[in-house]
Amino acid sequence: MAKQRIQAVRGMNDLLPEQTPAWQAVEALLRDLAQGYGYAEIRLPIVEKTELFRRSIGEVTDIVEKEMYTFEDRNGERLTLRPEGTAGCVRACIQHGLLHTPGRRLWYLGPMFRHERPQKGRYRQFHQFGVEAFGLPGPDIDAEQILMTARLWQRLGLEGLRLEINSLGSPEARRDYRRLLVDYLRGHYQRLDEDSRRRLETNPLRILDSKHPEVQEVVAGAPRLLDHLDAESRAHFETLLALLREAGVDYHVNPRLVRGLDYYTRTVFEWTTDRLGAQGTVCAGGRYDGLVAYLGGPPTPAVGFALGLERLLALLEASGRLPETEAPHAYLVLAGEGTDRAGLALAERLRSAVPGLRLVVNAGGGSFKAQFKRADRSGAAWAIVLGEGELASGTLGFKPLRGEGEQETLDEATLVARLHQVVHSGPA
RNA sequence: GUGGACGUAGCUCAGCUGGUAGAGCACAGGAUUGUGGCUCCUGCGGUCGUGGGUUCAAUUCCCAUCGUCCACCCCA
Repeated sequence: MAKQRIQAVRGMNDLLPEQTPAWQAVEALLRDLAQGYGYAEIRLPIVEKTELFRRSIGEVTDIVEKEMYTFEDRNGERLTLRPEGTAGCVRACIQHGLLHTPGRRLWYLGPMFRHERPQKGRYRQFHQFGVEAFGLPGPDIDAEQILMTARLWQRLGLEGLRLEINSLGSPEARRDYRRLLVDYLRGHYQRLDEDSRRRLETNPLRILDSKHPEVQEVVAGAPRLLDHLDAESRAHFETLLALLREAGVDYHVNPRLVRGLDYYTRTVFEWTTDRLGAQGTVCAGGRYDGLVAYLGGPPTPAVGFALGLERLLALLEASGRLPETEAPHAYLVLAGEGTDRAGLALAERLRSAVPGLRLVVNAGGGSFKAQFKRADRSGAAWAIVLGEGELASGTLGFKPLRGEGEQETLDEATLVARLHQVVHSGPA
C-alpha cells in the first residue's frame, strides 16, 4: 500500500469495469420497464437550493437535520446535493408548467447523496431509479406503480420480495390520529427510549417504526392509524388492495409502516428482502397529494416510488441473478510484418459489414501464443487470425475458442457471413 | 453520531507466545521456431494503512489517526 494516495470520499464508490455491465443491463431494463408503462424520462440537476429539501422532506427528518451535503456557492447561496429525487422532480414540473397536463408520468435515474455512516446497502453516494405520476387521485395509479415493480422482480428473476403496504390517510385524519397516539404514548412515557421521547414532540408517527424492543411492546398496544382513517382514504386503500388481489400481487398490510419523509399521504409501501442484512428495503414509495401545492404549484395529487440500485444489484448478486457481461464475439490476432496496419483496416471493414459485432483487435504485439492467451481471456468465442501467411494469400484464419472445431481458412467475404451468424445466434 | 471486528503483493489470504515476510490467483517469459484453455518451470511484484511509543529488535505488543466491513440510528 502506498502512503498518502488520494482515496475516494468515504461512502462514495467507484463502479469498476467488472460491475458496469450488470449496471448497464439493469438500467436498460428499468428504462424499458418505465417506457412500457408510458413513463417519460426527466433529467434533473444533482444540486438544488437547500430550501427545496428543507420544505419538501420536512425540517425534523433525519435527512434534513443531519444528512444533507449542504454548502454555499460563490454567491453565498445555500445549495444541497440532492438526498432524494422527488423534491427536484416536483420543482421542475412546477417551474416548467408540466402539471397543466394531467396524468404526467415521469421517471429518472441518478445519484443521490446522504451523509450517513456507510454500511451494507447504505452509501453516501447511491443511485435511485424513481417514478412519479401527477394529477391522478385514484388508487388505479397506485396499483399501476406497484404492478410495475412486481413486473420488474419477475423480469429480473427475483423471488421472495415482500410487499408491505399501509395508508397514512388524509392530513386531517393523520393529525387527529397523531393526537390520539401522543396521548397514548404519554401514558407510557417511562418505557420510551430517549429517541422516542424526542420524537414525541417532533414526529410521533415515526415511533411506530422503532426497532427498540421495549418501545415495540408499547406500540403494540397503541391505537392503529388504519382504524382512524377518513372515509375517503379508507375507500382508496380498500380499492387499491382489491386491485392488487385481482392482479395476483401478494401484500402484507403493515399498520406500523410509516415512511420517513413528511410529504406522504394515504398509500405508502415498501418492498423488502431478508437477504441484504439490515438495509432490506429495496424499493419504497407512496402518495404525496399535498406536496405540489405546498411547494407553490397547482393542487396536484401525486404518487411515486424510488428504488435503490446498489441494493437491487446486491440482491441480484445474492440471488445469483446478476446479468452476465457481454463478451466479445471475436478477437483479432495479428502477428507478423505488416499485419498491424492490415489488421486495423480489416477490423474497420468487419465492423461496418457486421452491425452489432463486438471485435477486439490485438494491440501491443506479442507472440501467437501470447495473443491467443489474451484472446481466450477476453472471453471471445472466436479468434480471427491474420499472420504473414494469411496476409500473403489474402485469407484469414477463423478458430473457435469455446466449443469443438478446427481452425478454418476463409476469404474475407466468407468470414463476414460467418460473423453475421455469430452475432445473430445470440450470446455464445 | 454510537458500538464491535478488521487493515500484510493488483486480488483472496497465511504468518504460533516479538528476531526486518509467504502461498494461491493474476501478470510476463519458457517447456511447444505461427495458435489459447490442462500441466510443469522461471520471473515480476510488499518501507506489512499511517504516525508515535515500549524493546537490543515490532508485521507481531501499546496509543493515536485514517480507511474498510457489520450492527445501532435512519433509509433506497
